[in-house]
Amino acid sequence: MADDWDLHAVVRGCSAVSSSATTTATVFSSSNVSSHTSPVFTFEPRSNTVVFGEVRDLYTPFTQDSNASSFSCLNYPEEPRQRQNLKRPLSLSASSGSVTSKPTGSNTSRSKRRKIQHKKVCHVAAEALNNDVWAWRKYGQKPIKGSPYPRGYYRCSTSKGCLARKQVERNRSDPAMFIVTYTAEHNHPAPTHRNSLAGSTRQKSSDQQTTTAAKSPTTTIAAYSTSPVTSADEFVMPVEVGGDLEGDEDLLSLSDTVVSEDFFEGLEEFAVGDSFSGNSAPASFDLSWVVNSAATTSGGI
DNA sequence: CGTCTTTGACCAGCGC
DNA sequence: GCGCTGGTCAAAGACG
Repeated sequence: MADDWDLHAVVRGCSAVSSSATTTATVFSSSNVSSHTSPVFTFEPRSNTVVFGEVRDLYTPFTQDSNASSFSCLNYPEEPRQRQNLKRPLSLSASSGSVTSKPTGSNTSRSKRRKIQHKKVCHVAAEALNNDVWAWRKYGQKPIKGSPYPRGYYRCSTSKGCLARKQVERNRSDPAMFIVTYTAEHNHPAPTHRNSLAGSTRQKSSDQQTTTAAKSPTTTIAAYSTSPVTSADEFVMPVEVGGDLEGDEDLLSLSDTVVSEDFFEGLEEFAVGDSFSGNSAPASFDLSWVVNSAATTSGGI
């Protein structure tokens, strides 16, 4: 593998972001962000199945911390390849919803890939990745054609039955940013703690990265992941729009996406309402874990 | 001991 | 129908 930049290290903390709805809301609607392209955060009604509740759930990860300001998301139904879609109208006939169904034998989800669920693409600053309150387990990494960086595949390790997954890929145009794609939702409340730290803290950051693995110049990521997440809000979310991006990144094109104010309102509502307004806020929405897990996830890294 | 990362192989979707 | 690509599985090793 050429590019071995330890995605897991990054992802482990990922998500995150959050805390203040004000912050997030600001970010989303912020002009300095949108100025690059327009809405950084979009909600497409056409994804008919995306209920706000889901959105909330999906966003929970990123809305946990004030560093949220360093990410942006695009919500849309799973679209493996836009270009392909142009030609071939996603015949999701067999897909919609049947996420749990098992296609064949052990291929629990293989056959379903590229078809099911909605994806949520977020641009997250490296440091923001540390704030992920969810426990993710890396189950694969693949080099992506056209991208110098590999894509890491993670699934929620909190609950075995959780279908939540996320892919983390470094932004080609801006290595400081990561493209995090969330698929499916967590079917459980956020973890209050980790079952075990075993292996979770093995990421001895740069040490291990540069010594053992040390395969790529991008090991700096390790540094990001180990940093105590603090200056994320200093990051500006350079949302790529088309450009040299291809494949999934094309999805970042906001040409036909629409930002719903209602969505923002809703987001803010749930964010605030659920005590996302502060690190210390207790949360009706299981916010307590935020603090705890924050310590385990990002702190453990 | 339990969990996590790494990594090669397998398999299905998709374009040509 | 074929080949490419992406997504997932699973075994092995590592860590606390």
